Amino acid sequence: MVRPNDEVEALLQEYADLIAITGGEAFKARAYEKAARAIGGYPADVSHLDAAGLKEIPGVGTSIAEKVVEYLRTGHVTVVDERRARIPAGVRQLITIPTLGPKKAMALYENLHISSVNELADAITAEKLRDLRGFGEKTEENILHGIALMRQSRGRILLSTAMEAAEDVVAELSRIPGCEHCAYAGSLRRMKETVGDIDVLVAARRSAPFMDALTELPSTAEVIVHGGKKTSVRTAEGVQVDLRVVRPDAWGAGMQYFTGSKAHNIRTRTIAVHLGLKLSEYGLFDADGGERVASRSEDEVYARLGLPWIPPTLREDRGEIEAGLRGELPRVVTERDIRGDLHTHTDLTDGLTPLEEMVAAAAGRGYAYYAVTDHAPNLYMQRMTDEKILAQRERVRSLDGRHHGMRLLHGTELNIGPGGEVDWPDAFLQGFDLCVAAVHSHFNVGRRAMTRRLVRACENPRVNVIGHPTTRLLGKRPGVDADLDEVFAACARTGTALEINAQPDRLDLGDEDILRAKDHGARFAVDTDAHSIPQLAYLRYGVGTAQRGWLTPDDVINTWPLRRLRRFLRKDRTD
DNA sequence: TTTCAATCGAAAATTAAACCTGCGTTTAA
Repeated sequence: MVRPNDEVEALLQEYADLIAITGGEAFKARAYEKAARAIGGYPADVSHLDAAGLKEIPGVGTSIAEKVVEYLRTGHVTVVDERRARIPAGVRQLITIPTLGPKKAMALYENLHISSVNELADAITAEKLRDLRGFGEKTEENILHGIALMRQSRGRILLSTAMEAAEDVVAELSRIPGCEHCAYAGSLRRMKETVGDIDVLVAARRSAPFMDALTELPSTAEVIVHGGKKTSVRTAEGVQVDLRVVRPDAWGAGMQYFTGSKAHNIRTRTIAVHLGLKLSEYGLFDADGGERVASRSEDEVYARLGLPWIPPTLREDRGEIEAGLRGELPRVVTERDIRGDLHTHTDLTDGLTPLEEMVAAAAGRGYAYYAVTDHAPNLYMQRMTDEKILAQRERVRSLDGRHHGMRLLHGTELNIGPGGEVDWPDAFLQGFDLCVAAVHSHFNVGRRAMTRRLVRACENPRVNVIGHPTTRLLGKRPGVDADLDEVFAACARTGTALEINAQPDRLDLGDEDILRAKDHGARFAVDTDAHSIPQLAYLRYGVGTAQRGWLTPDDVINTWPLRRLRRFLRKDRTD
């Protein structure tokens, strides 16, 4: 479901960008940015609020509340439209390129009339940029690098974006009479970190009502194809949705086929051939007589192939077929197995929500324990002090166990400095129940230095979790260059967990690295790094990624009972 | 533009690295 809050957040962020590009009103831009974030992270639905209710949200005053009301009522905000008319959308696109901010984007537009990423790439090739004041060779290089990364991920969208759009479509289509099943399939069901397009499958006798309904959904911006077998549309956010309607008795075969992956399906089809069968999206058939032997459910199809049902997150032909044939498929970790979140923030640093509210929301999710891990002083922008974190500890202790017995852990997110050092001296760190440590800057220290840096952090007896280990940002920044095998081995050796950060633009570690780390015997923590209440629900993306890495509950420390977790957090120390 | 404290107006999130240019601007965490 695309939350109205997210829509408003996007609108205010766009306005903030436009103000920043036009220049001269830095505080105004910052105010809109802050309000955008606050609304995105606000737990209640803003579309149910009036101006007075909106002003309750911190960072939202008279002026912004008015604009939000205008947007919710009319779908437009006059002043935003005015700015849009002055600055082409392509110029705003430019500032999504890393190292290219609002000032440079405006300079490019004013001096060279560049208003799209493609035009920018051409201008660099034509060596037009270097004559511009403030631009040089290195800037050109950085911009080109940013554009290349962008193009690599072009057309692919974040898992969370796809999931929200897909759940919307599935909910709408499920309501139509005659719908026996409706679900999304494809790489989305396999929980890949990015998704090309969304495949939705319906089981029904007649296809037309569903095909028509898809083209008429409010979220549909453009109809690409519209037929009886397949309909494709594009949503306002540019996501392509493909819909197929299958006969109810072919539901299982359809889901199996459209879930993929291609490599997995090649294997299942080969197995079918060896058994004298033929597998297609319509069912599993006898190769000779042509009669259908299985198709109603995935379970039935897999069973007839001599396989157990295989979780979609494993269907990548990475050994799941062999494991299934041997009866040794892993019992992958699920959201229900997670007993607590070990990396979260509050408004003491860059979170949006006060401690008490985050804790109450966590308890509402049924957690047995929950860690609060605000930033430490070395991330200067957060202005953390010893006094502040100790005062927070008192508040955490007083809330401990107050929500149906949920236990609270007081932690912190340390910054791993260029040489692997962290914020506080050992004596001070001793006071925390757990420490997450992560790299936040100095990404280009070189492979050897980066490896040493991460290994040193693991060797710190107070560091329990390496947060977002590669620090990648999907489509924006590659992971750091380090010998990850060495880091994973150090994690296993020292009893330091690797985080699977569930923020949709991170999903860090990613599936392939998880598989390698597991081989080294490392443990993992699936955490949300939540900065607001809605972000606590990102957990599902972290769990999906963990499944893609074949992790079982035993591999994931925050599925463990608190006693076992505490033992792990001691890292064999005796104090 | 918001917030806070005062009733109109001032202050607001810091630091460092990178880059371009020759000391200052831009970006990003």
